[in-house]
Amino acid sequence: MANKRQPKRRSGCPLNASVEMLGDRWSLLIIRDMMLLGSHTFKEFLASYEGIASNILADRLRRLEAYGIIRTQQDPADGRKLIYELAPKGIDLAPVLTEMVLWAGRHEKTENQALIRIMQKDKQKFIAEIRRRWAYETASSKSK
Amino acid sequence: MANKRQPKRRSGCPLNASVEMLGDRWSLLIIRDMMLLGSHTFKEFLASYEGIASNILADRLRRLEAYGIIRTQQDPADGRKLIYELAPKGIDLAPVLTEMVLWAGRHEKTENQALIRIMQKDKQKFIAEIRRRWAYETASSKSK
DNA sequence: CAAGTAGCTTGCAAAATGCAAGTGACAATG
DNA sequence: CATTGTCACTTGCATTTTGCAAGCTACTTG
Repeated sequence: MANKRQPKRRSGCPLNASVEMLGDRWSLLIIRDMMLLGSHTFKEFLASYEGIASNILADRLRRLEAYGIIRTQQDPADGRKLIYELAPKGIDLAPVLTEMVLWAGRHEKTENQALIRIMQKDKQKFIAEIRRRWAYETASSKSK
Repeated sequence: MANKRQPKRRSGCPLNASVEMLGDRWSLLIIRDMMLLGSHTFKEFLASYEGIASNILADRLRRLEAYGIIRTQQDPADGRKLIYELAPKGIDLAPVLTEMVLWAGRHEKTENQALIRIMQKDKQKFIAEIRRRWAYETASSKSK
């Protein structure tokens, strides 16, 4: 239970703040899995196609929680399981994710053209959709 | 020597493509310096507040060029200088940068509130502004 | 021509990453 | 109700990336 994170920031620039929280090869993929695939357990993140190592995953989840981007709760039905969910700060990353997907879609050959087309068609609607879904999920997960 | 980049991608996911190109602690800051501060020489990037090391900077510039995000040309007025500029693919990162700045602005204490306010006021206008400036600079790039 | 200057490279230590193999608390099974 | 399995991690260790300081080379400036 340690957050000894954020020793000091390199600069006060808002972009730098984002980069320090999210600028690595895994954090945004974990958030993608939560936001778009609905993953919410360690095992599900571990099973993601890119193949994150379990020690790195544990570290990233700790960091994301320390930053207030995700939060954790015990699964009331299974004492071994933890449920990870996006905090409002994490849900609010939807526009960032969307623009990154759209940028790659414009300039790289990628899969999941269906997702890209949905985002292109109506970006605002797509983001609103994510917020709506998460408002529901978070509300119905009660406990704590 | 040259670019032996892109050995293979971890997955075909468009977000993963973006993360592999931009997901580190420096690339987006270099792009920020080009896009918002108008930096275009090695020395200017090196002087940026966050303090990138020269070997890392050289590596990132090489990568960004290999990805087609930036391009390089000789300064016709000074044979030692190289001029780095955003390629269209790099200019097209403006929405990503904008959303990342706005996200940090919403959730973190940061400086440059003026920039954040401009972006909040009219995101599209801000992005169009960047495109317009770069269309001009790229067209008229013949030293100073 | 000597003294900068610009854009790197090199060497090396430190930190981050990746992989395989645990571990301990629970849960399901026979 | 003991055994086997699952879940969320840790640990140990090799590899890779990062960061720092110090070059180095092709230019330019005085």
